[in-house]
Amino acid sequence: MAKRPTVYDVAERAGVSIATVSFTFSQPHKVRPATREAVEEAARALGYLPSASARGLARGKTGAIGLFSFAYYAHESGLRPGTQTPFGDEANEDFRMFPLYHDEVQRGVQVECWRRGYVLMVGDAKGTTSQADIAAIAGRVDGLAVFPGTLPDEILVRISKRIPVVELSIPINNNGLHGVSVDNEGGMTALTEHLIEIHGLRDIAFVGPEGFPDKEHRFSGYSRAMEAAGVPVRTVATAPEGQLAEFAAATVAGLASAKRLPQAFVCSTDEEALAYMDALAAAGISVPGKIAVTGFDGLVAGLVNRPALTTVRQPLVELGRTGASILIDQVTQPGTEAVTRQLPVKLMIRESCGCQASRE
Amino acid sequence: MAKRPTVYDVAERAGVSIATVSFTFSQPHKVRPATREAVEEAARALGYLPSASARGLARGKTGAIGLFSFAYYAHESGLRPGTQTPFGDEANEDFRMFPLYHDEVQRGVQVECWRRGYVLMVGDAKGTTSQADIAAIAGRVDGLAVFPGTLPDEILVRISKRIPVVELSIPINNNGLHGVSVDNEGGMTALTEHLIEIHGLRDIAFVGPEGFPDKEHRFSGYSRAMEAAGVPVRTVATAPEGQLAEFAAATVAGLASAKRLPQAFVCSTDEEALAYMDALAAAGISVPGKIAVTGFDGLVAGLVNRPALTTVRQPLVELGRTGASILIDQVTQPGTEAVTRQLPVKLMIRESCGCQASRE
DNA sequence: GTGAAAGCGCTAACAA
DNA sequence: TTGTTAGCGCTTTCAC
Repeated sequence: MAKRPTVYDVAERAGVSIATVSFTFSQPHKVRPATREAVEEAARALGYLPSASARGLARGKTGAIGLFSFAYYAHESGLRPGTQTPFGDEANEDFRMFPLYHDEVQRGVQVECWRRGYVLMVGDAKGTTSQADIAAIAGRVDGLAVFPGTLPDEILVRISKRIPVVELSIPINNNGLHGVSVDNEGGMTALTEHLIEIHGLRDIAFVGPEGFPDKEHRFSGYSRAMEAAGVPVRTVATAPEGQLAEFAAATVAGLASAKRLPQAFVCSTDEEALAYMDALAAAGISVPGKIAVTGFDGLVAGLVNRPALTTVRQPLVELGRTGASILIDQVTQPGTEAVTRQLPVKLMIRESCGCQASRE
Repeated sequence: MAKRPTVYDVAERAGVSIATVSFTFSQPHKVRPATREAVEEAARALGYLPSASARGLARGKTGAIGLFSFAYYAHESGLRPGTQTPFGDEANEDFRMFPLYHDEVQRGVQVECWRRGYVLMVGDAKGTTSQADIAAIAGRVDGLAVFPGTLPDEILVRISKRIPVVELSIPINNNGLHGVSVDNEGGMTALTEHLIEIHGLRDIAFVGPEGFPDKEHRFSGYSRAMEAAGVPVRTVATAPEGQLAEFAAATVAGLASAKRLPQAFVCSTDEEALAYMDALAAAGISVPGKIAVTGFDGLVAGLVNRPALTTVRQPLVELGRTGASILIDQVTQPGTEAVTRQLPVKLMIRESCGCQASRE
């Protein structure tokens, strides 16, 4: 790796000043053709690549947007240097999860950045989010997108003092950051109404973990429909991430033996719904024959599942795009107020609620 | 957005020199506790975020790895500003494709970068890959990973003069760049042998598009098995990307009406295989009853398909990880020779070859 | 149209 | 242990 040629090298070879070289790249038409050609030829010959660091320093902008994402395998015990990532059945066993929520949102962010001429810098939100890690990203970008809960609020607020920060899928905006959310409440109400009105169910249990930011809105959407129909609300707790399957199995077993199974499990996410369907299947309880199960998110996994999962689909790609868009707008012309946007959701009636499969 | 505080501000507030501030962040233990605390307190109070540009400039390294990826929706006509990305059934219709090849590889790159303390910069390979776009990424990173065919060879070679470049899944290394590939030939031989030996097939057609870099190796793997068995090689051309479905339908129709259907279509990718299975289904030809179909790649889509696709699974995540790893090694201690690595593949016997479904 | 020169914010010798 | 002082490569007035 030879030393990277700089503007000075190009300038010297072209017989002009560095200012002219810089100018040639930024305002090609404002430079005499002969000069321009000389510069371009020199740059080509030297294999000149402008340094983004230097440019960023001089301009005070980096032209990059940052996203804190998740490193799936990265933190698992097995992933030491030299360790192989599983790639046979083992890897595909995860097919339910990929592409999942964050993948789709990330794609949206990616797309919008590119469309608007920014590059995307992806950082890891799940690792040791030390001061240094955060700085590594935050100091490198003109705007930052984060998933709720990935970074402590205090840090986000601090970063937002310097560059715009948008929270992806944050329900309420309580901290002055920009945010994009979806209509969690409305979606869940519509879904619950479907169960009540079309299927005539009354004993409908809401399944959701504590501490999940979207949960409360989904729960209140469910509650609203239940109350409107005059039927009592009922909840079932869920396990923390990672023990979903075991917990669902235990819950189903307990409810079944106590003969207290509801007519439907309205789960706060697709992932949960899938886990409960597994648990029910294992217990020999038919879905939707004996009990209905619904999800929320609209992941592909629910679509390929049998019975196909009735759920509420979030516009995930759009969520990412909107987030990036807000960010770039703010970079371009900083506003003083927090921008908040709510996106619509779509009710996806499939099989697990008891409806017949359509063409899907 | 207030002006970002700099080392100078922190130094002043802490009553030390800028060097001490810098030092406090890089070698905290080499600074007197009292001093360190003063600096940290000042930094916190000021909301100081070090500028990666300045740091990169001074150090001559950016701490970032670049990847040219694909912007799926980004180039479609409908994606103008303000246009909504589809998110209902329309979006999920693509479920066969996501996560696809590049997603998984990208995940691998991402993971390895994070593991080794680098951030990932994702650029768009499909757009107008102008000089400027390339520079935007190349000038910003310490190493670059690319998918074959995304950037002109000439440009890659030029970039590689300055920073290490690795080609992901490139079969042969003919240009001096680093590369990671998989055992395309061996995998295809094993698959073809399975068809010949286990299923007793003899009229096996190879399906593959022209110009696809891995194709020739897969084809020769197929050929080797065919020749070893003493049966004649037979090929079927495929359409360029985007018209796969139509082309497959036409091919199947043509072959069927001429009564020249082979006993098996050995496709060079899963995507092709899926398209052919669709075409066969539409023509009322049973798979694997009447004809076997196999793929190559091991995408999730093949697993959820019915019949499940018999294929060769590539270690995609590992491919990305290995690529990033090579890059980072080179950044750390530049070598003089091109590093090439070949990864093993796995034969995934499922249903579309005529085998019984296992527990999958 | 082109050049000179002053930074942009940080790091890394080298001194002290 | 901490401060001084050069740069790192590029952009951007401001003159010429």
